[in-house]
Parts: sequence; structure tokens; C-alpha cells
Amino acid sequence: MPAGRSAAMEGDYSTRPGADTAFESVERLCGSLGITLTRQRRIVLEVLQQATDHPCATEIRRRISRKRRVALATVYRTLNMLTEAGILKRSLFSDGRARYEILGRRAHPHLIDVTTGEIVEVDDEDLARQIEKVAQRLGYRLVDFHLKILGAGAAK
Amino acid sequence: MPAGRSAAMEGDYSTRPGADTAFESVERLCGSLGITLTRQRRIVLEVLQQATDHPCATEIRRRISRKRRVALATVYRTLNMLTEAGILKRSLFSDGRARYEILGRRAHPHLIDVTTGEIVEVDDEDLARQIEKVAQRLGYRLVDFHLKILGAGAAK
DNA sequence: TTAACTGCAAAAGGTTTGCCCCCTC
DNA sequence: GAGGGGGCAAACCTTTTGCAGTTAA
Repeated sequence: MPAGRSAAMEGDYSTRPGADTAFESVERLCGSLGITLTRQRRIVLEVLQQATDHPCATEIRRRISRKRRVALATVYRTLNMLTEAGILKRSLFSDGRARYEILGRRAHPHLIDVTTGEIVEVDDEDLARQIEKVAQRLGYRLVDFHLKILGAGAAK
Repeated sequence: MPAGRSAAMEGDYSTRPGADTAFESVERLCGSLGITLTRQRRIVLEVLQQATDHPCATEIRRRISRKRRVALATVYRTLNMLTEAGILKRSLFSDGRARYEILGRRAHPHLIDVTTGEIVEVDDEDLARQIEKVAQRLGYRLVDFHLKILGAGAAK
């Protein structure tokens, strides 16, 4: 099991700038897809909206349960529904748990520090473009990609 | 669950050219790492050597059990040991099972046809180089990468 | 003989499902 | 009163582990 995800795990995840606006757009998206935004689903979305990391189902529930209460099964059902609807993105990391994020922006790589387990989001337009080109060359239309770069920290 | 992995699942996986030589080198590698190649471990390696796909633990055992017999726990223990030794590479795909391949060559992307579930191996030196550069730019030394490109088949 | 390895069965951990209640339309 | 959603607990599936028997150095 990964060692150091202390910061995020302790619960002090901060708010992403512009979260409100994004939430409204997700809400609209759900509406247009015919997904009823119940209390529980809204709560799950809120947690993901506020997260700056990629929480798993139990972690999402843990964050919820500070104040409110949603059954774990409901969290899973919500995550599955929203993933199938294309609103969330599910990623599998090596700890065996699925982790989720709002599919608000383009697919982006994750860099995983193999020494600490820390996950860093990467933004690189060139890389994304090149991946798209590879898919095209093989005769496919790029739908999405999952790139995990495992790196050893330059730390001393 | 993924739909079409019919061909490989039916068991008609073919032999990779040059498999014998490669097997000897794996065997040597195990020796130099102090890993005893028992009957069971050799069988697991043989299956992986002959595979052209990326079988999961139960699938490996299924292929074994045509003739011989290895306990599933042993398959798992072997896969873990060889993965930790750096001889195998474990990849997580979206069906929740870990799949394995012999780490004989450089890390390479997988293209997954989202319509059929088919997995295609991709070779692209430029892409690999660019991923390495990204890691370096962020201050890491590239250890490995996992790139899954999800594409929609150009099929009619 | 000791240490490593295997098999079996049970346990573990994440995820899904069945069932029933509740709420809404 | 029909239908969808949620809670709870049980089921499921992959993977791990404890233990006892076996093999090998």
C-alpha cells in the first residue's frame, strides 16, 4: 500500500478556484442527460468538486460523513452512474481501488512518485496531441487516455 | 465487463517467435536474482512466454490446467514475486483484474478498443521519449509508464 | 534438518446486488 | 399506486494469508 498520501488523507483538501461555476455546469449536464440530481448524488458531486486529489469511494464517503450521511452502496451506485454518463472519470491505481474525478477538462497524465506514492497531475498539450496522433495512425478515434508516469523523486 | 476477448479467451494463443531464447534469458535472470525456479514457477513463466496477450491470474491458471496443475495461490505468489523482482509487469485494466506480461522490452502503450475491448500493443519511440522528457521536466527520473489509449474502432 | 515452497481453505477488501422501505408524481 | 432512489446486509470476485504437509538444499 502506498505510503505518503498524508495531506489529502487527513482531510484538509482545499477548494478548487472556480468550483461553483463548474458545479453549475455539471448540474446542467446531468439535467440534459436525464439524471435526477438527488440529495445524495449532489453530495457526492460536491465532494468531487471540492477535491484536488482523486478520492476513492470509501474516501468520498469519509469526507461526506463529517456532516451528512450517505450509504456506501449509494456512493458506488452514484459513481457508476455518473461514470457511465461520462461525467466522472474512473482511474485504477495500483492499490486496487478505483479513484474518481470530475471529467471537467481534457484527459491528463498522472505522475506517480514511486518513492512516496504521491500523485501529481500533469498538463502537457504536446503529449496529449501526440497520443491522439498515435491513435489516429492506428485507425482509431481517440476517446480518452490514461497515462501514469512512474517516476523516482529527484529528492536527495 | 469487457465484451470481446473471444479469440484469446478460447485458448488459441500462439507462440511468439524467439520464445525459447527469451525464456533462457529469463531463466538466467532469475538465477542471478537468487530466485529458485521451481516446477510451478517455470510453468507460470512458460504460459506468459507463450502468451501474445496479457492474461490475468485466473486466466494463467486456466491455461496451465489443460495439462498440469498449480494452485491459484501459488500462481498469485509467483506473479507477485516475479513482479517485485522486475521480471514481470503488472497492468490494471478496467475489469478490475491485474494482467501480466514479461518485462522483456521497453514500456509500451496499450490501445484499447472501447467497442470490442480488444487490447493492441503500441510501439512508438517518439512517444516514449516525450513521456521521459515530461518526467524529467517535473524533476523525476522515469521509472516506467502505463499508457492506455482508449479508442473507438474505425470499423463501420 | 532446516528453510523454502505448495496446496487448501479461510479471510480480506473493494464492489455489486437483492430486498424492502420511503418518497414523489 | 407505480416507479425510482436509498439503506442495509448479504453476496461476489479477486487477491492475500494461515497452516500443515512436501520438497529440496
